[in-house]
Amino acid sequence: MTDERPAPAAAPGLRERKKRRTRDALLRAALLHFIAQGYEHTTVDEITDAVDVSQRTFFRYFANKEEVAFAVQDLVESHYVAALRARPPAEGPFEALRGAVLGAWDTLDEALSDVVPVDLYMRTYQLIESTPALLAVHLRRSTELEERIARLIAEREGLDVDADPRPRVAVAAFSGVMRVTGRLWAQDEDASVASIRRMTEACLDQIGPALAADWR
Amino acid sequence: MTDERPAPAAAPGLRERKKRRTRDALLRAALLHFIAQGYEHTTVDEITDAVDVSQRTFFRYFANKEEVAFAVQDLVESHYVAALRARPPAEGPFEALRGAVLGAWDTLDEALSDVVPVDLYMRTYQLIESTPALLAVHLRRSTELEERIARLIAEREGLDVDADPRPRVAVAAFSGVMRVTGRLWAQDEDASVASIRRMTEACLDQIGPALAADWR
DNA sequence: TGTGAAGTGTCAGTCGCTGTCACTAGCCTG
DNA sequence: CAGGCTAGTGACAGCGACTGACACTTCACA
Repeated sequence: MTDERPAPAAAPGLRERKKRRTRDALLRAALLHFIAQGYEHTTVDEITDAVDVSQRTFFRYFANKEEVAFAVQDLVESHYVAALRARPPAEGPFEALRGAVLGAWDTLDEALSDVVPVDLYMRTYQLIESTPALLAVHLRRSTELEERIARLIAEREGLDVDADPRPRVAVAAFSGVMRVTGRLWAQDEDASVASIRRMTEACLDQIGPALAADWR
Repeated sequence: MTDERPAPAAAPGLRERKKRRTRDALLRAALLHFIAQGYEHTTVDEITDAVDVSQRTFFRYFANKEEVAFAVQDLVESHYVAALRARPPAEGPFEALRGAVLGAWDTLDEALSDVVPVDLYMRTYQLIESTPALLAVHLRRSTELEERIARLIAEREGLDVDADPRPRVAVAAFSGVMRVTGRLWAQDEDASVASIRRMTEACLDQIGPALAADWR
């Protein structure tokens, strides 16, 4: 219990390095297979054969087949939350949310490149959007992220999330629009970060007009 | 090919009646088992044993185990869409969406009672909200419903959904708030229709204030 | 250097789900 | 109303995701 971490990120030891290598290999092999032949048409055995480990080992690293598809998404989400945390406290909620999303797209490359090339992530994201089983999980995960963000926003504004519904409602409305963005982007041919950044901006600009009582 | 329907909803024949009875029995048995012992802890074999049919038969009526949990939800969604269709064209988009949701809760009883008691549906809804696997599917289904509704709203306003993003954005924001409502309701002890109606109204009333640039 | 534990492979088994095939029972026509 | 047609079903075999148990290897640390 005492002396938890002698050297925070120093030499992790052979065991740790080996583990990390196995996990990375499984992750990469899985994503490549998913993208090449589809999520449903990839068996766990195919992935483990490519890495030459047993199926059992796969399930020791990932709770289930879906989880491996979201491993990178996890990083992207943390990156976004960090960006939101870094927004100046003076900004209003929507201003902060918007700034964080756009800023996160701009800096995604640096945040990701040492794990997986950004391009691979973008194709994984498209895969998620276009695979029903993955999309379902993605949406559920998104609601969990929304809750985290709602708490963050509440904190920024000095409010109690459970007493005041505005943080959750605002984040829900904002995230709903973000989902539409993701969907439209996935349908588009242009799978670049620049493209999704552009669409994010366009959709967010519509939120004001869309909420007007009368559109005519 | 000619003479499609002699009597629109008259005597459906023994075969049809038998089919319907089997389906209903499977549905009811499944929901009761799910509620009593949880979705994951109910095997398909348990359901089919209770109805005394083979497992194969279950999968002829329902594409998968999840689908049976959403059979009633299907009815509720149609009911909601119908309510939206019935709103006077003069109403603005948000007015119509809001009126349809609240109206649908008020008339849910009549729309459902001849298939399943409303109470059973409410408990099923709670089950969905509290079972990760079901919640994921529910959210994906919700996006499909959102698309239908966005098209409906666009039609009402005489717009092209693919040219003007406002319908999708408005529906996304609205639905995001509805999801928060559902989640809060599921956490509450009071599982009544009255309760969810009340929370719906409360959350929707917050959408205006929540979207203000500054909350202080 | 030896001992404990972490990481892995193997194997057997459960559960969701599918294809196939034979059989039975409603239906429809002559 | 007999006889064929076909929709609905059961039985069975098989695949793929996932889990528990146990034995074996290999690193870590005293």
